[in-house]
Amino acid sequence: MASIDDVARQAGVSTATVSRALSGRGVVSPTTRERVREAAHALGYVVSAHASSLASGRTRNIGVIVPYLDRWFFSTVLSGVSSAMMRAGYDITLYNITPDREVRRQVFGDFLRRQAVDGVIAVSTKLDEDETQQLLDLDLPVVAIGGPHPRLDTLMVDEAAVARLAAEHLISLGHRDIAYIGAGPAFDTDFLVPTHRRRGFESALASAGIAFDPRLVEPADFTIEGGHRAALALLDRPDRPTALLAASDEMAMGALLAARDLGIRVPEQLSIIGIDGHELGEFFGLTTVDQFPHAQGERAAEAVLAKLTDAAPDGIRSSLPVELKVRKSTGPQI
Amino acid sequence: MASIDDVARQAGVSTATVSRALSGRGVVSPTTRERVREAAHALGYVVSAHASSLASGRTRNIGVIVPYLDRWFFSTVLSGVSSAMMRAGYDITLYNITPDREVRRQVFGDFLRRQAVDGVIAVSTKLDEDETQQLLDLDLPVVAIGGPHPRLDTLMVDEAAVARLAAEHLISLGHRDIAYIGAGPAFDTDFLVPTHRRRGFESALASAGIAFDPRLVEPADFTIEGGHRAALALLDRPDRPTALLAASDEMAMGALLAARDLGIRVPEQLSIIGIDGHELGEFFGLTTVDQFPHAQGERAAEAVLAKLTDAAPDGIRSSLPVELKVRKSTGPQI
DNA sequence: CTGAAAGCGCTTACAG
DNA sequence: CTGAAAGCGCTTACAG
Repeated sequence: MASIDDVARQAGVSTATVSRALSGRGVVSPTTRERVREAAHALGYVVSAHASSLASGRTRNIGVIVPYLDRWFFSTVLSGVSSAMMRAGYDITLYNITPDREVRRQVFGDFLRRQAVDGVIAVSTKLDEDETQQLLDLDLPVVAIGGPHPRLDTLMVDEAAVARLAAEHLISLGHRDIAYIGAGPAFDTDFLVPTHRRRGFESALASAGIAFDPRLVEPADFTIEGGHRAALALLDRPDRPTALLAASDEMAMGALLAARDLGIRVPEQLSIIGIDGHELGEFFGLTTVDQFPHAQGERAAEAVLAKLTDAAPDGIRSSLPVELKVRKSTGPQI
Repeated sequence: MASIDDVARQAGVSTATVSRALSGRGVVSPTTRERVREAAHALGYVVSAHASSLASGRTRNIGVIVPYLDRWFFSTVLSGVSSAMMRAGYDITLYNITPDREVRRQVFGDFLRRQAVDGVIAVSTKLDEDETQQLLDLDLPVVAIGGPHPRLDTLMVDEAAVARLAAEHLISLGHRDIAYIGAGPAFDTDFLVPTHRRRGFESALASAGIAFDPRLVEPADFTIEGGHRAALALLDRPDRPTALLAASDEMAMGALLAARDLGIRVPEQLSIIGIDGHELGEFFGLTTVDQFPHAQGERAAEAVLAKLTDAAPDGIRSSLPVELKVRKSTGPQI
């Protein structure tokens, strides 16, 4: 493969000038720049990533830490990160961490410290003190999606507000017996998302003067299957509620299917609302509070990039936009 | 951050010895190795990826080309690639290509040529002549998942055989009026998967002496939604078929939901079988031919790694294992 | 606006 | 088994 020396020779300039002409850093006369470009093109020259990184300290590579690759929310966020990074000419290096301590030690203690990335995006990953410190010690721009994360710049949705919004929609339709499908404590590892959503639900009830009934709460595991099972438990009884809020769209879809199985008509006999903005929501006619995960990924990408170039201010703690999308799974309490 | 010089000084050896002791390449006495390890640990030394790559030509990084990040099949394969690579201490760099010519040019002409990766895995990506050539010109181990791909080592399932297996299951249950949900030509970009599956279906019919009825074929788009729509078209008529084969599990699930909507009991009045091994198949009780996408990813990872270390033989063209999983969506024709 | 040269932090023949 | 030294292919102050 052609090296910078070949290009320099061909263009009749020094390697320094080639570097400046091609990278856009530093000044080069327009005609020289053109000559270098032509030479580079003719030789099929592409800069060597390592050599450039070693000399400049920049890698054009962002590390993305994700706890799951094959779950809808995470792969959608990742897709958003990827398209934004691609546009900016950055590569993405994937770090799929697991609860396994050894894997995490490897990622935080080793992989990330190899200086292979210019910045890091951590997607809905709960980090302990050590891990946070290791991330900070990298001395690289870091942006987290999901939080709160006291020591990191964080892009997050206000989970309690989201659940409150969903609950208020049901309440505004006249519902008072509202069931809730949340999650067991095992899922609280991710920033207490379940807990916050549950709080939002309860606070909406309280504001409306509705007594909270613990028998109307059932935990699940954020899957369609889990939502189905939980919904069966909540709905298969004579005094069943008239509405149901699930802490994720996937669980809400499970609930929708459970209602069908039980012969309960939605929304006439039961209103169901989810949270997330899942791509299948449209198909199922599911009312939801969309949190735009793809856009979350794009925004996170733009945020690290901004910190990289502008030396943008730290202390991002933006609340991401959400939107109530009313479809046909919710209706007035009759 | 500590450099190799710091470690060398601390351990009282040369940088050459540090490099050898830590990398495991070359000979070092056990006691020296231990001393170096201790020094490295004490200083928190981690090798610089660029410097190491530049000097050695190895990057410990594999590029993965995927057309979609947020579709079940692809994210599942990716997850398999990732876990295998992680175990081997390799990073993954993600190249999410799109049909957009500019993006593809960028990836094949630029990103991959920056010498940032030691090998490439292309997941179910149809490549044109130019792209294939560019991949080959990289002079790196390349493994493709899905094919056929005449000029690349390929891991693939025999798509026609898979569809035949599914069709034969239905036929063995006594079905003769079998509908087929396939895909329009737009989806043939990925190695003609739809076409091959369709052929397999037809050949099974032919072997069983069943006349192929074009009115029993409906195209869709590999989504639940598309499968639902196609199934409605096929099933909402008096002379409807007694069985249905969908070219993907997601479309089969859509068909399952369509049957429910139409009040058709599965499997009593209609048998439905899919292809893929989707994680929701269990929940839906969907009979399918599993192609184990997670394992496909792992095998692809192992294959590139093998080519990297063993200088393993080229010319892999393995047929990946598949398995008929009979669940409750199929039953005898009554 | 351009070039000579140092330097980025490793790895690896080569010599001993 | 170990070290001195060249070299990997760039970038970037510095000088002109």
